[in-house]
Amino acid sequence: MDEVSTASGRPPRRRRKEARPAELIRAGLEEFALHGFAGTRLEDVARRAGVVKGTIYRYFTDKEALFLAAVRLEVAPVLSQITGFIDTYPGTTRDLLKLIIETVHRQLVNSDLRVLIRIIIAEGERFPALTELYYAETISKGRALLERVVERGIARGEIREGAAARLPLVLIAPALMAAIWRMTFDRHASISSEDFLAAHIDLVFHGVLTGDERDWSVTRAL
Amino acid sequence: MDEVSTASGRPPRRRRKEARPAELIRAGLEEFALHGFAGTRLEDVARRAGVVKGTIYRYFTDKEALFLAAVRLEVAPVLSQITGFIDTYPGTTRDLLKLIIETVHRQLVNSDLRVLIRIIIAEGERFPALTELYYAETISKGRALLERVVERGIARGEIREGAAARLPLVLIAPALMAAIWRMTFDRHASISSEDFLAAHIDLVFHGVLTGDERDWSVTRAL
Amino acid sequence: MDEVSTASGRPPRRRRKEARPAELIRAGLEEFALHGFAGTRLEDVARRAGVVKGTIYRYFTDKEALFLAAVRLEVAPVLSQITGFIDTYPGTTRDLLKLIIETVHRQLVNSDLRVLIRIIIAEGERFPALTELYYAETISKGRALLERVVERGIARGEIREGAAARLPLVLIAPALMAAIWRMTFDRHASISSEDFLAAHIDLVFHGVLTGDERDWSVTRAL
Amino acid sequence: MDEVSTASGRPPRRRRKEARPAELIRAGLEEFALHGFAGTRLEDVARRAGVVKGTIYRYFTDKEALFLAAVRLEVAPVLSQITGFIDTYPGTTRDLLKLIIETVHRQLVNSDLRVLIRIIIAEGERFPALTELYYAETISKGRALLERVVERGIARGEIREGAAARLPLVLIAPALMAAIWRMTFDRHASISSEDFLAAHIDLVFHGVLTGDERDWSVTRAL
DNA sequence: TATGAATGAGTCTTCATTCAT
DNA sequence: CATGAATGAAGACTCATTCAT
Repeated sequence: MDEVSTASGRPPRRRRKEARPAELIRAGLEEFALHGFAGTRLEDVARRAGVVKGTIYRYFTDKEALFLAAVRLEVAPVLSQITGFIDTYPGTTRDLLKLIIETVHRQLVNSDLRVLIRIIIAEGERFPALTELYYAETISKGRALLERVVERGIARGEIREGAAARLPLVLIAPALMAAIWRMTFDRHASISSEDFLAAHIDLVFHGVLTGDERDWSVTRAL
Repeated sequence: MDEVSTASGRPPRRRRKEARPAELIRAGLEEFALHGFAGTRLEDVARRAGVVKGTIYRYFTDKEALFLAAVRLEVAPVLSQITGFIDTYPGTTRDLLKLIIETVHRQLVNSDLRVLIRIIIAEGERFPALTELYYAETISKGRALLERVVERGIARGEIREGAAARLPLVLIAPALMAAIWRMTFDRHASISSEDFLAAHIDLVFHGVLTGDERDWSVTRAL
Repeated sequence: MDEVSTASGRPPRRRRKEARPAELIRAGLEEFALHGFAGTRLEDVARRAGVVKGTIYRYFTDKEALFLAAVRLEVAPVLSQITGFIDTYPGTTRDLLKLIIETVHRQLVNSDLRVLIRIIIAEGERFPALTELYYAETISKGRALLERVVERGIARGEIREGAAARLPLVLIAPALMAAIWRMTFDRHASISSEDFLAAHIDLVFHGVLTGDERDWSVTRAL
Repeated sequence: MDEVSTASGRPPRRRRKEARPAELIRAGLEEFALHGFAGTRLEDVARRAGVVKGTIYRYFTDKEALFLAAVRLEVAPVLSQITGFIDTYPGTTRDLLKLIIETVHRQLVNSDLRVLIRIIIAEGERFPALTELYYAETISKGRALLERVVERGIARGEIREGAAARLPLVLIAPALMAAIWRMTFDRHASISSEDFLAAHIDLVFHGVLTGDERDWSVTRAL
């Protein structure tokens, strides 16, 4: 289990003041995502981090403190990437949108961050402060970002005004579905990341109706 | 809280033995949705059902049995409605799709069933049998249903072939987002059901690009 | 251990809603007196009361609640006795004083109440509310009572004015000493209750000086 | 807090190795007196002494060793003073007694030693060796000392024979009461040291009865 | 020698489950 | 059948003690 071990068979104590909290947080995040707050045993978190239960209490006052620290740490890495190229993007809004959607799939859906979604959904009721934090730090910024993209698209005549444009959030709904699918039904019916991404982009770009079926007058009224 | 009450203020010992399990199941579903499996106390479930903790064990062997019973009971009412009109629908696929989306919003997003989604997401890892059950009973049928609609639309020239059509699941992704939003961020930033529904339909019908920006050759390659 | 037992060797569960709290309180008082608040294990309290640890929590929210309940229960039985005959006592103040001292020795020093003294002394710092309660309920009343006796004695010319009469508390100091001695050094150097009582009365009545040595002028100045 | 301090705000690593154990002992005594043996945290003792928890183990094998060392250290300074003048005292036994009582109040009741009393009372049951030590080192010597004084008084016709003279311990009972009062009820009802001392001396010298009420025949029979 | 991170045994507390009434 | 007191197995948390630095 350890690369270093003593003759007594028990791994030697390690002193890693700086590294510990981060290791514990990561271990905690994984356990919390798997079992929820109430269902997670600190013993398991400790084992996963390679320490003993009591050690956790050197760094966190209690289970909740660890939980909050874990969830908070993972805030906003996705957004920071996207925010970077949003304003200076030289190409079409179409391409920008595609880039954003791809980034979201790569950074959120297909990464460990996915578990954050589960935690927020599962524990939001018990930790309102958590959802608030998340809304303020991540979601609201993400919404603003999407709104800027849509505005830009409309201004440039690349994006159509309408109900969807008025709630740009829905533009990433398929990514949310992909993340959830991966955590739930994927083992029973696997869907590849590529298929999800392609369907996502296709839907967002064109919808599914053929040109003939489009009834703009009705739709616009929605 | 009860339609019947005595002068003593305490509800009378109820004699509707048949109703008991259903009451417990409903109470259980609500608590499980709120606090998750591990976080739910049977004491609370019992109180919510107006009985005493021990009574639960008359009807369910243990906590897990209640949990599974609760989750199972709520399966598939949405689908049964939809399945009804799917094959005989006389109108356009466009209108059928609209009808389906509206039904999903009404029956799933804006009803108590929404909590099921939370349970599946939160507890899926711990109860693989649950997700399996759900996949078999509901999701796979829903997928099949959507596929039939899409096939019909393609056959009638009303739905465009493409990546989205190949993964019809994404057509209801905005509804999933709406349900989750309602359970998490709605208290911080409320979004009306109507807006979500309108954006959903709009997106699914047309996507957000203007006609000029559509580059079919590229999209089709996805 | 139990007069009733099952074939399985484990004592049957007993349902004693009314008796339980009192049994737990008594058991708690004994353990707390022996080991202090921090040093007492609820496991031991439970065993002493013939139940299991968890049962305590049906009646008390936590260890502290049990502790406070235990200490509070034992308030003031001594005083109620004494207060009874104080005002109507027909004899001399000398005899009344003797009666009071004897009662205190019998009811406080030579009874289980002695342990209360230990608890108050040992835990007073940690539970200021406790000493306050005790002062209000018992000590202040005891002081008032002694003061009334002394006043009566002075009025009747039976008790001498002076520093001791101005602080009647000291009249029972030897009883306090006896109680403490019993709990500490008695095992190393036993002193009989009778000897303590006799010395107490003798001291309070006459002091130890002979008539010749009394220097009233000096003493009165104190 | 420290007479020496550095610019960094943290006290300099002290080099007075000899003083360390004494500082720890004093810190320990204070904490033990406040919270009892079980209730005392070595962390607090260490902080009070300005060191770190682990440092304690350089000087004491474990918590109990520190406790015993702390309690032992404070033994007998009172007695040594008194023993000094006891045999050579030139004045009356009355004055000698007064001197002794005043010394006890000054050295025991009104000094830090008072806390020792609390420790003995609180922890005596758990540390029989402690009470034994105390009895042997202090109490028995104190008793012997008081007995010598009384004998001297009787021999010189200054002290009256009787029950109190046969248990000279009671002559300092009021001092014990004063010490305990200071630690418990003083915050609720303060009594000055002077009042306690005066009442003590007055009681020991004369008792509280007037000459008329003295019934020597009865008292002597006690 | 002093530090303070890490350990692990011990205790409080919770709660699913059982069972006498 | 229903009740709710009692049980006992966890699990959170504390803290005396150890040990690498």
